[in-house]
Amino acid sequence: MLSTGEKIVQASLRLFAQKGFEATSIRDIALESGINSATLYYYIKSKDDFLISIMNDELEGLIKNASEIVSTLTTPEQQIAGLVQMHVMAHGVHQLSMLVTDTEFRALHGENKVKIRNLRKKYEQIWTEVISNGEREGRFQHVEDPKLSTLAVLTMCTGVVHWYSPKGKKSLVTISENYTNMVLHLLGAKIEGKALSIHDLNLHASTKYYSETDGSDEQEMMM
Amino acid sequence: MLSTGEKIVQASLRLFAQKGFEATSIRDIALESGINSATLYYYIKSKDDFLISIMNDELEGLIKNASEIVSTLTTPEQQIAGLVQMHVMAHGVHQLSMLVTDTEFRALHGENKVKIRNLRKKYEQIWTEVISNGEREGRFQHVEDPKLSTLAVLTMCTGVVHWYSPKGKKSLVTISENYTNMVLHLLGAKIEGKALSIHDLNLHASTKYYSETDGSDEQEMMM
DNA sequence: GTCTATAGGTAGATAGAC
DNA sequence: GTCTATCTACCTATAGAC
Repeated sequence: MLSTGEKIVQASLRLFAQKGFEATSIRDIALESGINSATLYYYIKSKDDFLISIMNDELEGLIKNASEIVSTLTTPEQQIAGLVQMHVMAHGVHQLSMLVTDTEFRALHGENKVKIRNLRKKYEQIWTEVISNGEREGRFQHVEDPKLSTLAVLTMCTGVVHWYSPKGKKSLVTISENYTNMVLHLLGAKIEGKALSIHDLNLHASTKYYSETDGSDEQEMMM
Repeated sequence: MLSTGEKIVQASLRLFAQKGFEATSIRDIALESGINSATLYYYIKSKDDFLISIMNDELEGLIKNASEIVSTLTTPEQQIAGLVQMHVMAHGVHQLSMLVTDTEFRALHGENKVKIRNLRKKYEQIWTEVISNGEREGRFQHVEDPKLSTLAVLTMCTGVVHWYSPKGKKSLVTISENYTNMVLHLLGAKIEGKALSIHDLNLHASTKYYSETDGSDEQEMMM
């Protein structure tokens, strides 16, 4: 049995992801949570504040995990593979909150917008450093511009959030491995002159950061 | 000097792209266009209808150009390179309307949502066929699943719309060529066993479909 | 904690004068 | 073509009873 607070969070994520933040009213959330709209304000400070806390939590989680991956693994190949797997897992397991985080930046204003933008930049920076290192060491042979490669790779991996379904034929782990290979090939990671794939790396636990059962009642997709 | 109709279109695109469709009011558009909000309804049928026409026009343009590319060029390598260049150019030159087209799907309802979804599917299908052909003929050696590769590649190229600036250091043509190379590497296009790049293909006129001066007064970005 | 009632503002859209 | 005025509905948020 869910508490009122949990019901509100889940109803909000469902609605924000489906209709968008601006199109979702306080009354929509209350109706979907089975409470009165006035009761909402016992749990949240304001509609805006609620959105910010969702985005802030997810971005801090990504940054924390990415930092750990980069400090734990040693080669740029392993690091980028770890980042891709973690990122894709996050977007499948926390699908609704990641979708909101990725698509509602425009709904922010003032200092909150600045704060969230800085978190996004910080996360992106971690990826750029890994790609830059790989390029500088000659291990990523197809990188023309680390900044551009970062944007391409990150956007590509984020896209999973728009179509992934836990009911689909492919498991999230399978998808994350496929994406890891695509990224390694895009960057031009090589092993003895030949294209390197995920199974050439000694990686374990792609599910370490986001387990597939973790947020399973958060879900249900649209489109 | 712009006509009232043109002023409305440009003001709307600017606002929809910056604040989002739902957050933009009829009065916002009127103010930005320098007219009264009632006057707007002499030009548009409804706010919803206006959004649909924007999305419809851009998607039909993409489909038309993609079809021409596929029927004009012969190898899967040339075809995918042509598609990537055209797609990236479109997202840079028609930046505001493409951004709206890419991000406001959730604002649609009923039969309009179905219609736009079908156009998106049709466009995606063209890409999938090219990638499937390349995979089947053994020319794209890293494709594990054509559907997944399509989504990855398409999402990646679309992402340019979020950060491209005509004032940036890299020209749109340069960016589109860099993206073309990344896609060729991601898919595993080869020439005599070695990774194939755009300059190995005999392509001309990446600017054929969207010229860089074309929509230059449409622009000015945010974020 | 949860409700009723409502304040105060803005939304999309239309009627009808000029 | 463009305006003023206005309708009806909805918005976020709060006051205050229970």
